[in-house]
Amino acid sequence: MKNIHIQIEVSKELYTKNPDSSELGRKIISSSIELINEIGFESFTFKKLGATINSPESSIYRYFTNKQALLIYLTSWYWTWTEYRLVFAMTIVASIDERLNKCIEILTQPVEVDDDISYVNEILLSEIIFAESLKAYHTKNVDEQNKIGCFEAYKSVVQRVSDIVLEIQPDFEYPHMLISTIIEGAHQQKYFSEHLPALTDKVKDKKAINSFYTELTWNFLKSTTRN
Amino acid sequence: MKNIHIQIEVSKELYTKNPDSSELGRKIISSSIELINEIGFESFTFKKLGATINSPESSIYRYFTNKQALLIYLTSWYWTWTEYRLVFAMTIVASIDERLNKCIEILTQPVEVDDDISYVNEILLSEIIFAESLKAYHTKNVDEQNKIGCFEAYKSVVQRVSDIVLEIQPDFEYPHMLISTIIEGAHQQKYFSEHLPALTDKVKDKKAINSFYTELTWNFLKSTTRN
DNA sequence: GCAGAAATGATAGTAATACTATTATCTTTG
DNA sequence: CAAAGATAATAGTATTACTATCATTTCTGC
Repeated sequence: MKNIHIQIEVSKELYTKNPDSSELGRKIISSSIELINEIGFESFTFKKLGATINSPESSIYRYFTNKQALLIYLTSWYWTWTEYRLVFAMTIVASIDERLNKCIEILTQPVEVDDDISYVNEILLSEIIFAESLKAYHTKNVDEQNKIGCFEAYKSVVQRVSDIVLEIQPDFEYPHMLISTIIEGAHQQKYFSEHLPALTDKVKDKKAINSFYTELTWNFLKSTTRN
Repeated sequence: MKNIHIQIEVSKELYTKNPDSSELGRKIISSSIELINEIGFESFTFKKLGATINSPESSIYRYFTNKQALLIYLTSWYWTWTEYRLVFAMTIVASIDERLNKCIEILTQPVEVDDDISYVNEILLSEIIFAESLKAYHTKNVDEQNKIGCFEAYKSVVQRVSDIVLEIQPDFEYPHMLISTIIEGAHQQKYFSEHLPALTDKVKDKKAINSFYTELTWNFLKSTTRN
């Protein structure tokens, strides 16, 4: 995957004007990723973003109807890109068990190297996803947004990994529940370790959360196989 | 537990004036529970709440500094009350295994009967907890709020159930991770089943989420015991 | 039953947010 | 080089999230 520039296509429903189509649009994306990381999504406003990129907020509104739409765009970009990462990882891993392990690793650990040469900083973006992505769909407008396809990239990733689970164990009843529990759980455990450590456990190394969910998964799958 | 009126004491840090100490305070709590359920926490404002109880919003501000403080109060009330439920349940269940099962049941299923005669509707409150409680601690002020003890009730519940896990298996490394994964996971799976069903699995009955997390837990604990 | 205190009501006002609208200027591109 | 399209500059509105003031009601001890 190194040095290969992948063009991530984000569904047209997620923006008013495609930010990938102009200099200003790309600046909006790259600067918003930095700014959200710095001050958090709640404090983030289009006015502040405009100030950092020296453009009026009205120009930003031409790309996104509001800041939540921008967050949905970012999460969608992330999940589309993560699906590429998954697909690529599957091509170089032979055994089905190792494939699932690799998937869990990708889903539970923040990105640490920015391979891609583009205006999207994938390390910071993955931080945003871990810390704030639940704010993209925990809103009063979920149902409408879901209807127009705002969350298809995320669903697609869950489906893909669920399929691998089913390949390992075709009669498993809760593949999607398991995978979404792992993804959301890993995000939350990281948040807890940083802000509410009493809700998680002291972790020796960075891989602890990954280990936890990997073990959890295999114990679950192995046991139901035996029955 | 039937017909026993339990006085839930909420920590003084969570309010400006104790809502339990006056008629208006109790009206604020009971009406906010109904209103948040109706319109969701995001659309909920003190102005709207004032309109429904025929009091000016400034009077509500005498009890809570803002709507987020009120949500923290509600979640704290819920977890304090849930700890009573857990303690009570433990007294009538003999075996340690059955105790853990009962805990998981209490943590993963919304409340269905309102036993208590009080101004708090526990059924609606549990709906709020499942749907919105993560908004209580997923904010820019978590750290300060955590410092003054806003989340002690939740932590206490996680600790209590973690202790049961450790009683079953003293060398288990991730009891808190497991319990908070179960609690938050159950909340999210319910949300997904209502709004983003592609992220979960078709569930036959109301107990499906409970069954999933119960199985998950026992498979995890049984297997590490064997090692 | 009444003075004083405390709580509540009524009303007004402010700063920030989340937009929308308009017009001017710059920048492409045919 | 002219027309189209994009962006900048500026202004304005509605709502939210508060704070402040003062009048009125209610409570409480004597």
